[in-house]
Amino acid sequence: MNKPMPPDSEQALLLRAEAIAGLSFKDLADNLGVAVPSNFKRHKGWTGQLLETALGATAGSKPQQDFVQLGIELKSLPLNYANTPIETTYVCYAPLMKIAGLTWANSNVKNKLQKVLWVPVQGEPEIPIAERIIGTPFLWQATAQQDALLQQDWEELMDLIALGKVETITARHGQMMQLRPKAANGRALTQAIGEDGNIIQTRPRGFYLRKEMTQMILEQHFS
DNA sequence: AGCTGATCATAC
DNA sequence: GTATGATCAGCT
Repeated sequence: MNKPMPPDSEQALLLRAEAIAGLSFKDLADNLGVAVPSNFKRHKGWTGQLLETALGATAGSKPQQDFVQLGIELKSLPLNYANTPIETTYVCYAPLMKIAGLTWANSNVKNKLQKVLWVPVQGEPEIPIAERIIGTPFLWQATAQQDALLQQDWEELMDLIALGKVETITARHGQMMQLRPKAANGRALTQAIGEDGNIIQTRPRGFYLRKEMTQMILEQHFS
């Protein structure tokens, strides 16, 4: 087994990520002493956990970056045969209460996305999980245009939440980033602002990057 | 076929 | 419940 300590620099992290590029999930899982599931039905976060372990991210459920001291967030990005994202990318929980004073600049979304180490992986369902290959990693920071697009979406969604209209928000809102349920199941409830400014119970929500967003990020680095 | 809404595992 | 890691699966 070889479970590394956290990298002490951005370069060390990138080198480590580059070192596992080209390995299959089975190769890496074997090195780490981890079992490979035959499907993701009950192991949805498996790939992300595998990469976290391999790169020395601190496991935990803290609302911050994977590598806090480096200001870097780690994200796996499953691609199909066309090298296009297969799924949206979860960013973070959405605040539904006590949102006075929140701005794009001090938002959790902006903080999380300050700098991201994207690790493309094969996600084509046809490829057995054990055989899927880890791709070439790259560091990304939003361009001014991308930041503006994300800010637009964040402000639109947060405005609706602040106005007590969270229940009217669907995944169709937002050009590059959307709001969707984020919970263990449909019975999970949390507090939110209601239409009359009162407190209501609603399903917890999370921010997700649309595939169009991650596709744009990919094209920016591989074209 | 693709998307939206729902769901699964785990830590605390 | 909150928050991390995401993918599943029913519906349009």
